[in-house]
Amino acid sequence: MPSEFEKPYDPKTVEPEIYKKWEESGFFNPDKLSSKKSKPFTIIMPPPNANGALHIGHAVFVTLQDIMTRYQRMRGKKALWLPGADHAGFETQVVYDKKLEKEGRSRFKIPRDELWKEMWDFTEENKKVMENQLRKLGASCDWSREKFTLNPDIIETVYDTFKKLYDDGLAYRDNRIVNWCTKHQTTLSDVEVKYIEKKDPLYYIKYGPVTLATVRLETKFGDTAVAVHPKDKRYKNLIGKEIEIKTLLGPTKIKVIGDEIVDPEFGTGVVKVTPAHDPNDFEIWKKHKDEIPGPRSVIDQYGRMDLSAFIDRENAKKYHGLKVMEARKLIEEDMQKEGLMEKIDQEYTHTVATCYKCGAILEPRILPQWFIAMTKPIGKTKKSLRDLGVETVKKGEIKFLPSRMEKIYMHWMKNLRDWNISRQIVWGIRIPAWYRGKEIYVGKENPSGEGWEQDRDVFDTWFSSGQWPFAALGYPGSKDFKNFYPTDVMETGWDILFFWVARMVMLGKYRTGKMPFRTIYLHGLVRDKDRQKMSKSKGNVIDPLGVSELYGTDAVRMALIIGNTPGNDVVISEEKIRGYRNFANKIWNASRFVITHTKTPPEKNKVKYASKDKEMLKKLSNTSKDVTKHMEQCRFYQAAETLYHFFWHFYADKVIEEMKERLTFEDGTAEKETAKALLLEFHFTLMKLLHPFMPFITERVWQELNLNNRTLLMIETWPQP
RNA sequence: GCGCCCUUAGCUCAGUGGUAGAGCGUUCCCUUGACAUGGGAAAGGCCAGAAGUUCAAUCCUUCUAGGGCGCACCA
Repeated sequence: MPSEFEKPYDPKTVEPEIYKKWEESGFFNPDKLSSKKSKPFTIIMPPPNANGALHIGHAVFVTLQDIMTRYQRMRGKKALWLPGADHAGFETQVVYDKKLEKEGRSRFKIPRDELWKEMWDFTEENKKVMENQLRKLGASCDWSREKFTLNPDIIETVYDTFKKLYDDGLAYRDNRIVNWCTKHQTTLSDVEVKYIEKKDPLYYIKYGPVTLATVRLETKFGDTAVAVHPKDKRYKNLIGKEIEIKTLLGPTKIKVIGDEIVDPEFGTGVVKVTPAHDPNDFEIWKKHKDEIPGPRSVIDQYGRMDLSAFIDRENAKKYHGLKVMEARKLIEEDMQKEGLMEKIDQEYTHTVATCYKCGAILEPRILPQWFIAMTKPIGKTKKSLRDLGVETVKKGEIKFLPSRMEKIYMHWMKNLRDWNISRQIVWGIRIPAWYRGKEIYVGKENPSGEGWEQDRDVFDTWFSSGQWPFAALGYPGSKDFKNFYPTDVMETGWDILFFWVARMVMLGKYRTGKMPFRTIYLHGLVRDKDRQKMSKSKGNVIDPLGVSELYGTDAVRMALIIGNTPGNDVVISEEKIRGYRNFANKIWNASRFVITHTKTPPEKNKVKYASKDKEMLKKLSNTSKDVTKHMEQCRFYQAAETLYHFFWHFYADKVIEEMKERLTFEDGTAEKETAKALLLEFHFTLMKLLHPFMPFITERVWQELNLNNRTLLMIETWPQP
């Protein structure tokens, strides 16, 4: 026994050596694996955002996906786990904005090209860090196929998809009311909006002959109409008429319209219509375009009052330039002075749209943006993107784990609205659209001719990552696409079911005609032992690399997988990791025992299993069967727990103890040789079964067990149950 | 409003149509030659409540209570 095979187990020295051995063997690459006949098994790694180090949540997906990949590889499949990194558009922009802020700089003052270059270097650096972290976590992914979402070939695929959507009439540019974050100076899609409950004063204000209720007092300058329910007896006679109202900017006239959207029960049953600053009002205006004036914007991109259009009117200068909330307060006071305020309900609670990143209240604005039509039929097929997404799942082409996520997916699909894919940031794939007057050109190459100007916006990062499975495999022309698509499993967090998974299904189906993956495995969020979400601000984060260094990667992986059922959050604590560090040590010590006693291999002709031995072996094969069944059904947590229990409380506690006496017999006796054979049988099998979960220690032990025929455990055959 | 989920040992969670398991924690014993990052033993649960289906329910159905979450609307 080599000197380093001592107690206790020291992962720090073992792990880097083992990983190097694996990587140099080339077997992470499925092309190097076995015969041509074997089936492929593909997982495309959800590309981590290249804007920081990996956190414990990443370690969860690494563990799960590596378990699947290693298992399938041992089952003889051509296992491909394709790694990647995401430029993560807006997310990275936010991270980088913060960095700039600390340095006393602002992205709005840096030329586009310069900022791009800086951010490119920033992500490149992060990528390198991440790659090494993935290695430390034991990820058996094929580095030769690694992709970045800003690789030229990926961008080309994304451009092609956009062009196709445009040609099919699904991608369109329109002036519509969108979610605007005044801090980040960009629009956000509907899924990026976080709704919060908020208590705000509800103002009952006098508009000539009627009184109406509103929270957004400051938008009154942008009113273009007043709406009531068409059947509301109280106001029926006013519909279609202009009413004269007193405002803080002097008297004016405004039209009353009837629309069913108005709830007669709410407030006074009268609504002011401000199409420039309210999504509903925008819809009302679209319906009543012929009757009422167009949207009148009174708030600018920074969330300040912009009354330039009324600047000659009395008082206009007073409010012009004020922040929304300041303006609201002042208008409240002034209206009270003028006797225009009937009452104020201070107990009114409603939900407001906020930016999911910074929490700032979003300011709806009308802007020219690119949208993807989600419900519009595509050409002759008469099917919309939504139809594709719904159908694929309904037909069972994609299996959800846990299955209840399918319902959530369907429910979301039902409420789909068109997707705003324009972002007013620098970091991302720039939209390949050019304008010249009213002409629009969409294409991969710059248009010919003079006077074209490219759209300044970039794509929503989820638009490109929504194409990741086929893009990363080199669609359409590559061999990899032919061999490995559709992929087998997509494994990611349930929190991005809508952001990412739904989009991948729709875009994958749309572009390639096939679903992007057969199974979608959704893991939960990592929480600490008090069930709190881990976050830097709470100071309860566990750094996966830190604990790996301390307790060993195998222990961390076990702690992350046990108790980790699909769709449910995972609770992890250092105590739990320590528990599995003890288990690793147990494996190590049991291995030391077996190895010392089997230095001379058992003499096969002397081996005679007694009925009790056979019983034990039967238990082993039953366990093997159970574990395999769990693996096949993606119940990795069960497989891991079964193995843990079996190794410790049956194999170590019972079998090894039982064999100790027999090992005191002379060499060459049936007792001793049988004991050796039995121990080896157990050990070989258990190392294999444990390998997907605890790859490092099992591989290291394997190297000692397999003295004559030195192969890698990583590519050994999974035990036949 | 529409929809999803949870309620099992002190804690965190598994699980099964035939009256329950793990880890951690707790108590007691043991430094025996793989292992004290250990071994052995033990305590601890009418599986939220009620009704129904069934020969049989913690597991299926319905309702109730408490908790979590998603979506939509909100003037």
